Amino acid sequence: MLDADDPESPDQDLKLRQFLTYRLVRLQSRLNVQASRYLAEHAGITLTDWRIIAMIDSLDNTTLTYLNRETGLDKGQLSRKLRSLTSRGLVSSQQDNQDSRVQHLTLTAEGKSIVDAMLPRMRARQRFLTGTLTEDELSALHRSIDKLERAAETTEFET
Amino acid sequence: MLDADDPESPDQDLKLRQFLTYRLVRLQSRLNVQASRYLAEHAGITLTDWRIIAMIDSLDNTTLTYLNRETGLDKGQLSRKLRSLTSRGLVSSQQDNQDSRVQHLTLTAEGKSIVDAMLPRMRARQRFLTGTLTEDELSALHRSIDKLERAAETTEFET
DNA sequence: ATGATAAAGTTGACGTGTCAAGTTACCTGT
DNA sequence: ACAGGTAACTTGACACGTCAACTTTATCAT
Repeated sequence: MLDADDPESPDQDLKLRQFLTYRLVRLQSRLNVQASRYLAEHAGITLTDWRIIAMIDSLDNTTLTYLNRETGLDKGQLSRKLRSLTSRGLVSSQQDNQDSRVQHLTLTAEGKSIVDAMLPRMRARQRFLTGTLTEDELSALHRSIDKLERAAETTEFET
Repeated sequence: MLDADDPESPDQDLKLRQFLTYRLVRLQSRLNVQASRYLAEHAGITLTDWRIIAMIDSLDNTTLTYLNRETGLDKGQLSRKLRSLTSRGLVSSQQDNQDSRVQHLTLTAEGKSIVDAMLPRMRARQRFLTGTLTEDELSALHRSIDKLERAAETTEFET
């Protein structure tokens, strides 16, 4: 039972947890906790709220469909989140003149002030995170992410 | 608003998406889709089901609390998932003799056969994924994940 | 012994993520 | 001009994740 070659060996959990994907899950979860806590504390918003208002701020002439395409966030989720954000007065939506299906999204003054206050801080966070890596490590990381994303599109990987 | 030099620059969305954390979110999501699809197709189970039964298989004398500590999965979620897994006949649980609070978890024959069938395939997937990286890239990636995890514990990052 | 404390697991509540179907409005070919 | 298709959202359904309160049982200090 203690032989490393034995398929029932108790150190398999170690191996399991060294699966790259397990490590990424855990990293992701910790980063989310960090960002969520920070945003809740300093701006009273959630991480998804933040992603949406930051995107609305950074894109011109935003609509739900456009946000969906740009961020990959689900249309349904966006629809509900946007209702919440408009009812809280952070986003305002205005019907298009020509096409009454489309709603143009803009930040209200309050929404804008949150983004203006938080964007530098969120950028500082990115710098802090990437600052723990060397230049080489950072560029290698981006390259590895590229490769892994491509590999994630494959559906069969039997030998 | 992502470019300090040109607040209205039209390529801002690009920069936003180059935030390391955004890239990790997207990578994570694609890896999850890949693994979930694969598991659903070949074993009819979800990714969380898989994590749990793979852990039960690899650990000796498993209990809910132990799983919780080892995997970081929420106790509540584990409790519900385990009920589903036992009712589906993949896991069996048995009360401890000394301490009637604890339930020892083991795989049923069916659960075990799923793990035995899928573990090599999931390992093959890991090899496939890591195989797209060079040795150096892989070790740099692990190192970077370590560093980022540590950085994710920090709560303040103002300059 | 026994009362405070804590551990194992369960349950409830609530936000998030994902898929699919539905509604309304526009567009296009005849 | 109008039928069929498609686009922009909305709504519904359901799994997942996360937090906290709760129940039951054990432990430990006195």
